[in-house]
Amino acid sequence: MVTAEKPTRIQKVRREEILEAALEEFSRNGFKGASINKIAARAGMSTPRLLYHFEGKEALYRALLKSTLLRWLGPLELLKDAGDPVEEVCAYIRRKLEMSRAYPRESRLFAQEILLGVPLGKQEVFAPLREIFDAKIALLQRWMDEGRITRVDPHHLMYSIWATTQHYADFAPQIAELSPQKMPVLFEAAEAFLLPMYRRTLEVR
Amino acid sequence: MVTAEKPTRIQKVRREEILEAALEEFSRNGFKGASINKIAARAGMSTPRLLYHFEGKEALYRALLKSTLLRWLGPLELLKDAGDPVEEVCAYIRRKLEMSRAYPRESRLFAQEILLGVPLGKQEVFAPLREIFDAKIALLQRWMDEGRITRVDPHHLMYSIWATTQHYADFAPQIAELSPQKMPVLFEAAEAFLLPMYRRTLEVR
DNA sequence: CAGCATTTTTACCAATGGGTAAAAATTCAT
DNA sequence: ATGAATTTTTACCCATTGGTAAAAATGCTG
Repeated sequence: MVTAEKPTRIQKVRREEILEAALEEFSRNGFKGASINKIAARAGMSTPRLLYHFEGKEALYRALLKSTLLRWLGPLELLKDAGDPVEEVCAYIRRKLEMSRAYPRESRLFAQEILLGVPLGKQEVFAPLREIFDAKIALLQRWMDEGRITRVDPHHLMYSIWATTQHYADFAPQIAELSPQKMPVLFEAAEAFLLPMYRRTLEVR
Repeated sequence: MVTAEKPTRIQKVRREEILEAALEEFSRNGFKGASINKIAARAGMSTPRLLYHFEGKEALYRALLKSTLLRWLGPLELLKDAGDPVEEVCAYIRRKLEMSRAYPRESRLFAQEILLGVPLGKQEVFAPLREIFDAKIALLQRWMDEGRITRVDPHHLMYSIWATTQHYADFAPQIAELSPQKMPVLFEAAEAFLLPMYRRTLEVR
């Protein structure tokens, strides 16, 4: 098994190959539904070879959560106090929607994890999330206190933004089935619906 | 194996016991993550005994989807042309939110299914959904044409309502982790946030 | 209560799952 | 180029899973 020392050149390459295959399989089948055999096959290697680079299925899954978390949290980190608060939130929503469009696998991976009650990744996911989340909630609260956006429950505002944007990644099959619009137009229409809704909700009148 | 004839008294009882256990296991672990052994154990019977009443794991899952679908679609069916359209939509949102609170397992079951690309239940879920969905979209469209609610994309309005309400069931662990509010207050606050948002979005000004 | 149909139990099984041990091959540092 | 360290392959193993066959028990009907 691989040592805990700094990764060698080969280890870095292999881990990347494995993580890519793992993202595909885990996001498509969930933790229990995915098998390390299939992940290994998708990465073009044998199971023992995969297990040389990751201690086991759960360790691989945790590593995957960890490696995708930054990208997943990226849009929220960029939400800061610069310019019009309403437009700041709108820009955040645009970024989240773009995430759903460009990286649906990552979204589904975390959706799975949370849906099944966060059996693993409690610290991998929630600990880093909490920190940044609390800070942004405080920012929203301040904007409300300053009268720059309408006073609403900031937690539920955030949940609502998450729900409406991630929905387009997590429930894509349903939307594809029910929507007359197809892929490029669909996301434009989603944005054209969501931004006015949040503007009306947040603009002080 | 059980015949295709009308179910006997015993069959009705057993199928109920099994479906209840299946709802618990499937909603908690997903299709692949759940095992008929554990479902049988939870229902207080042996695996062969379960398999006498349902043809197999997939058949059981399909039967479960079918038996839960009515309850899941219930709130939407009640959306009709009576009284103020804005308040009709608000009432729908309240019902959906109440569903998330009272029947989170059903919500998670369908969320799972859709998240994993609707591998099964394509006809069990989507066919009945389409029919009622299209009718309600037409209703929303008519309200807009009549100038009784603001003109927005009715599809995305519906997705948004689904997303924001089901979120409280499907992502409950995350919300529980991040929210200062606990169970009775949490849903009241959710409603207090969502209803004004949709009122502002839909009220004609 | 006899006899037939239904239901349940018992005893299995093949496939797949995650994982290991150790030999073989390859890479790396001197 | 050689010895040590790393990486990969080969050959396994055990637990769980979905599922079956047939006997045993139970329920139902005249």
